[in-house]
Amino acid sequence: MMAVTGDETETGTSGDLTACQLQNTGSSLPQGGAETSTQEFVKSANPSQKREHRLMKNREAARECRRKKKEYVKCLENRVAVLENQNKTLIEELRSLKDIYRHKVE
DNA sequence: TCGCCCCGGCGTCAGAGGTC
DNA sequence: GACCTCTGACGCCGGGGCGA
Repeated sequence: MMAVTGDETETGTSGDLTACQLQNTGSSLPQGGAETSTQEFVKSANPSQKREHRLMKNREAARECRRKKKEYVKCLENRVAVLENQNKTLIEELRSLKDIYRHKVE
């Protein structure tokens, strides 16, 4: 499902910090190119049909937009969890290194 | 049980930004 | 400039939790 696995703790600190980007998934129709049936419909439709069509497209776009946003937030939450784990591990490592250093100095 | 509040999802509108 | 997609903002609705 998501790219963030949640079990990267010590390595790969900079690896996928660019994850969780909101991006176009390519699910929308291409805007250029050959004439689509949609475009043909829009050309021949009356104003109220055009409005219905526009509302329907926007309805679907809003649904998709919300789905992507939820996915993005979930991805961010996963990253937070991963980074918190990394942070804990690093703090622990630092503590033990300090300990070792102190024993050597004494 | 009822009224209230909160939350999540939905549809719609408006506006920004891209493409032709 | 016309048309398109995407997304923030707004209001509405249904469901669940909670106190009276």
